[in-house]
Amino acid sequence: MNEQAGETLLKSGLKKTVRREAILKLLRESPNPLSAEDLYSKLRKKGINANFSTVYRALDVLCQKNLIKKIVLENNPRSLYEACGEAHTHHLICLGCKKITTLNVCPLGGYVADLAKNTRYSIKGHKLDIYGLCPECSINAVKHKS
Amino acid sequence: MNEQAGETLLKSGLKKTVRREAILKLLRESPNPLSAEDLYSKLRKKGINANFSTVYRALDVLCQKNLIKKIVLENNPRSLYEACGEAHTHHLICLGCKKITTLNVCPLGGYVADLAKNTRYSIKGHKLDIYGLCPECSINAVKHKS
DNA sequence: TTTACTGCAAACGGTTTGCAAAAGG
DNA sequence: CCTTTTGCAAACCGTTTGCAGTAAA
Repeated sequence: MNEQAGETLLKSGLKKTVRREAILKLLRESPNPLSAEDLYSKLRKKGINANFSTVYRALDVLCQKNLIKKIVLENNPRSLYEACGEAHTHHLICLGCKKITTLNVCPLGGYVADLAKNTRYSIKGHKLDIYGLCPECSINAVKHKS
Repeated sequence: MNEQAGETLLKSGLKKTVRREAILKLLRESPNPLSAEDLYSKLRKKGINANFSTVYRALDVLCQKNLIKKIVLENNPRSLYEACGEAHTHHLICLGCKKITTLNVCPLGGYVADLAKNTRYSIKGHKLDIYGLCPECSINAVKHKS
C-alpha cells in the first residue's frame, strides 16, 4: 500500500498533526468513501475530538494536495471523500441500503477520445455513478411488492 | 415535440397554474439545464413573479411526475433541471465557462449489462458527466499559460 | 519563534417547511 | 366548494469563515 500517513503529510508540505494524520489514515483504510460526519464520529471513537471545521479544513487541504478526492452524489447532500489510489474510480450505489462500492474499472476510454474529437473539447475528466439495488435489497424489494 | 405544457400538467393530475406551466415550458425550450435561480429570473423577465419556494415546489412535483429531471453536478452547489426527453442524457461541462452541453448518446449499454452480471446488482440507472474545456476556453487556457 | 493548525461561534447559501390566503377544477 | 397551489417568513443543514489561541517545525 501507500507510505505512512504522517510521512505523506510532511512530503506534501503539510504539518503532521493528530487530526490530519488520523483523517488520512481513516480514508486510506476505509473500503468505501466517508463523509465529514463519518470521519468526525470515527475520530471520536478513537478518542480524538475534532471540530467540524477542522475536519472540513483537513479535507480541503488533502484534496488540494491530491491525496484524497471529493465525491458528490445525487440523493445525498453530504460530500464524500476517498483516498486517491492509482486509477480513477467510479461508484456503484445501492438505492436501498445506500452502500457504495468503488469500481476500479473504467469503460470509457474510447468514448472519451471520440467525444474529444467530435466536440473539440479538451477533456479533463469524467464522473460515472451507477445506481441500482444490491442483491440483498433486490430480494427485499421483491418481497415488499405485496 | 411534446404536447402543450398546460395539457401535460392536467394529464399528470396537476393543476394548470401560470407558474407551473411557465416553468415546464422554460425547461422544455431551454437547450441546457436550468437552476431554480435561472428559472426565477426568467420568470420575472416574463412578468411572472414567483416565490423561490414556489419554484422549488413546482420543480419537486414535476420531478415526481417524471416530467423533468434533477441534475446535481460537482463544483456547483445549485441543482439543475431539464425536461425529460425520450432518451436519458449525459452532460459535457466546460470547466472554463461552465457551459453545459447535453449529450444524447450513451456509451454504457454493454458495460452496465456486464456489471449487473458480475455484481448481481439490479441496475436502475447511471449518471455520466464529462468535464473539460470547450474549444474557446482551451484557446484561452493556452494564451494564459504565459 | 515563525508559520501552520485548531476551536469556537457566527455566517452562508441553497433548499425546505408551516401556515394562512388565493386560485384552480 | 373542496382541494391544490402560492407567498411569506422562518427554519434547516451541510459547509465556510474570522479570529484568537495552540501546536508543529
